[in-house]
Amino acid sequence: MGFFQVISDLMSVEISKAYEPTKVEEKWFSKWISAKAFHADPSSDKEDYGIVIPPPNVTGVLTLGHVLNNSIQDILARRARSKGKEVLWLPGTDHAGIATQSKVERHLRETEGKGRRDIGREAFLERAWEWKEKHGGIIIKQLQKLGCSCDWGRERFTMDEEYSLEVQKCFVHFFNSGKIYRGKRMVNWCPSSLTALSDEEVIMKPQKSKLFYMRYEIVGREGEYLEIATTRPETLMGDSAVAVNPKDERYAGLIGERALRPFPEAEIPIIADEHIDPEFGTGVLKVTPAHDKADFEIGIKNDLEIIDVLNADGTLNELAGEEFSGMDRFEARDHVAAKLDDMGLLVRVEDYENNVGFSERADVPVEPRISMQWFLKYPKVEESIAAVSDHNIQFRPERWAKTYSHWMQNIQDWCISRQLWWGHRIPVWYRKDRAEELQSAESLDKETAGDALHVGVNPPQDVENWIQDDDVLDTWFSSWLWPFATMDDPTRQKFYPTADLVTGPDIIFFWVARMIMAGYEFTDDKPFSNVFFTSIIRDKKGRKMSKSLGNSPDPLDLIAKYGADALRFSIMRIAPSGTDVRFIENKNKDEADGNDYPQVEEGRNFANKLWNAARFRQMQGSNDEVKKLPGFEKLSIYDIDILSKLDSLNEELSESYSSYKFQEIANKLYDFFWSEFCDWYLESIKLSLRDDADQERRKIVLTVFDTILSGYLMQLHPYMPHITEELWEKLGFGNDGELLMQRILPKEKILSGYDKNLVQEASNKTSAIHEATTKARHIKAQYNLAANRNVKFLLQTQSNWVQGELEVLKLLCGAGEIVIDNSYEPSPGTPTFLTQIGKMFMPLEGLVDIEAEKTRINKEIQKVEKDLKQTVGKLSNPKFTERAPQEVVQENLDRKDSMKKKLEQLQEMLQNLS
RNA sequence: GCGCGGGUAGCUCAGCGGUAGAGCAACUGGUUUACACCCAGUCGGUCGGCGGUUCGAUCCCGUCCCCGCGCACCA
Repeated sequence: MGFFQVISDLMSVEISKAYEPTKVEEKWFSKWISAKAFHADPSSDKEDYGIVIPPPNVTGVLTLGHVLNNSIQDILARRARSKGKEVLWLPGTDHAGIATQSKVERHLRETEGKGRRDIGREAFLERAWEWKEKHGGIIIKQLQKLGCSCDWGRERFTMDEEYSLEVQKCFVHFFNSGKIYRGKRMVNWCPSSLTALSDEEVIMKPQKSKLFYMRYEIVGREGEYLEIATTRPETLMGDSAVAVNPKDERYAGLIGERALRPFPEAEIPIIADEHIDPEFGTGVLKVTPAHDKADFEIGIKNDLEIIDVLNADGTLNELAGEEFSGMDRFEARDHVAAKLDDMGLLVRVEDYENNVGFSERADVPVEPRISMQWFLKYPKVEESIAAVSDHNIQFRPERWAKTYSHWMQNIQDWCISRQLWWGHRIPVWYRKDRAEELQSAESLDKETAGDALHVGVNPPQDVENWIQDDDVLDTWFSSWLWPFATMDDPTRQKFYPTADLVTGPDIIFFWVARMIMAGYEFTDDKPFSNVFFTSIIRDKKGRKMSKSLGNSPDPLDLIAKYGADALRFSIMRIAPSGTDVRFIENKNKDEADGNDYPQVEEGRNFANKLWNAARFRQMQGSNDEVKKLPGFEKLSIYDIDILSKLDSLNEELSESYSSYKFQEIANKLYDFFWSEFCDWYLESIKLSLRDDADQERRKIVLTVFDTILSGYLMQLHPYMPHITEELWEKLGFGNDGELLMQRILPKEKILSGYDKNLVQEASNKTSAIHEATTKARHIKAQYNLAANRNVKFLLQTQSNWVQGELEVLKLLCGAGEIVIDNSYEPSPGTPTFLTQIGKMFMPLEGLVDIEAEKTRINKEIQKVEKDLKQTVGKLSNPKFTERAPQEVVQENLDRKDSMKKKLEQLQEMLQNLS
């Protein structure tokens, strides 16, 4: 679109009365795409700015958390562009092993009534890929609706061919360096997903449980029993010992004896172990090495039998005895207790609250289970700890650094294998003739493997003689490579390490810490310089938003109702840095209109305000002749004031951006535009814009208006990209169809060439006019004349400049007339008030309510007296005058003087009334 | 148990040593040639409790009470 086209549009296409976001937002997204405005050029000379998206689950849908997170990233990216940087915002998704696999499995069961094993691995993976193709694009489209300026051509997926290769390389690398090993260990087992989990995927939840007190007879001492307290009687069939503390005198004589496990009946040793707390329960522990981590260790130490009584799915097996075989673990709990009771071995049952580990994804209690798994010894731990504590990588808010360092210092080997099919298959092959032996080996690593094991990104040449490991890798074992495995060489050279990472604190261990370690291991560099942790969005009642609670509104509905810009802006305005936010949803009686979101209404209202200010500007017509601001003397005090406020805004925003204070930025943008620009400036220039106004002055005002509006649109753009772009075009601010998002912020201040003192003076005068306006409006309202625009004011003033501002003042306070009359003598009861420009009167011939005026003045006197007393009190304290800083003392002295003067005048006014 | 964050107007949040702020809600007026998704005005707070430091504390320190989160964990 050419320049003339823009101008003619400006003249011909009227801006609608209310802002309608939907079309505008769609239009601009496609314009940006076709202008390649999001494209990152690795060969650019500009300074680089890189950011990788935290990849959402490929089959997921957008949540408010994503809205917050990605709005922040978009703001950072757009801001960086406006600072003249070459920006790469790299998008993509991850394959979300467990989540996706269970979705596909559920679908398979619902549509075909089959499990994954019924159709086999290959067929299942085909279905999974189909599912991914079908649902994988949804969240990407949703991010685009938000206006995210990712370089969409670079979209990556953790199971892309190239990316998968990187994951395999990573595995091979660690295997070869001895950091990866396979071993039989006690792991967290999810009986629902039928896979091992890492420690991080287990969530401890307090549970209302029962503590069962039961007794085991001591062998050879008929009638003598050991009383044992347990929360899990259903595992007693796996008991292989009973343990007491060696220092516990109550049981000292029993160590070395045997106890009788009731069923399946067996004699098991009574052993001593330091680990037993004599204070807990009866001080006697049943030792079940196969089903408890601590018991497992006691078992190893004491060479106890390991009896696994559970199946993978959490049912009991034949070792538990025929009657329990196949029974669910929780059902079995009651049955075992009942059986003990029948045998007279159940002493009592108490209510008891304990913490139970739940599977993060499946939300079922996790089983400690001994199984064969692959583990990784974390690399570069020390270096990664140092990077954060040295601020080489800066966490914001900083306090998360402590959480990070605590976790890093207590880090355990990472269980990286998952018994799933959807994911990166472990690149390990066992030679057929020795497969069984190797797969059941207690431990397996680079040293012990020999040539019967093939570990490599490519299968062995004679693959028919080999068997590949069945397991896949933890999804996080692929996403920890995200910041660099997504980039080709030129891209990596230009944009790596990336500048910022924006994510939630809930994945600080899962992802952030691991990316740092992977960065140092594979690139010898940090993956990013700053990590910004966002708020967590909660509902009205403070609960985390989740699908199962159904308390998370669909952002797409919000976008449809209020617009993407409004949603972005609103969420940035309410999200504090460093703590959680409550998102309010009010039920709307009018079903058709959906629910109300008062916080998002604010954003919509703000967009509408902006829209209408631009509409007002458009109604004034184009202003081609005057493009540059004139000299000081041609500008009004209001012009100077608003220009100087925009300069300050720009400066303050830079500061806020540098400390990542996104909420503060939103508030400053809001206040400047609504309060300063619309409420004051725009109202003060309406006189100059009238048709009968001085034409030169009119043009200057329009120039100022355009300077402010265009400068402001540039600043607002990262928060509200669509509407700003639309208005930029509609008002013809871009040269030759230039996009706002490609505009670079000017380095120079608007008023840099003007005399600072004169600017300050103009601002002071402006604020004096504003103050007088506020007081005049106030007094009108008190006399129920708020809407009356014919009120007359009289003014006594010593300031000559005020004369020139009377017309504007008249307009601002809605007066019919304001006259300067220094010899005016008000009749008793005339409402009078003191302002920075002088004493003002509102004569109301015949309408004066003397009592009301007395009350009003008395009220003010009381207020001033109170303040004065406080100030005088302060000043009469020698400690204050001696120790407080000089300027604070001076401030109070000035305050005292002006209040005294004011008090005198008020008292005089009061006297005049009687 | 250890650690972190929060408790400011009815609600959502700012402020974090120098006389308490915004938006929404409520109330009173108002269609004045951008906007009722609006304008003008009003009401509303011993800044969680108690101590301390300071000339001065919502802000710093101690302590306690609530709310949220992380880590650890005794069956």
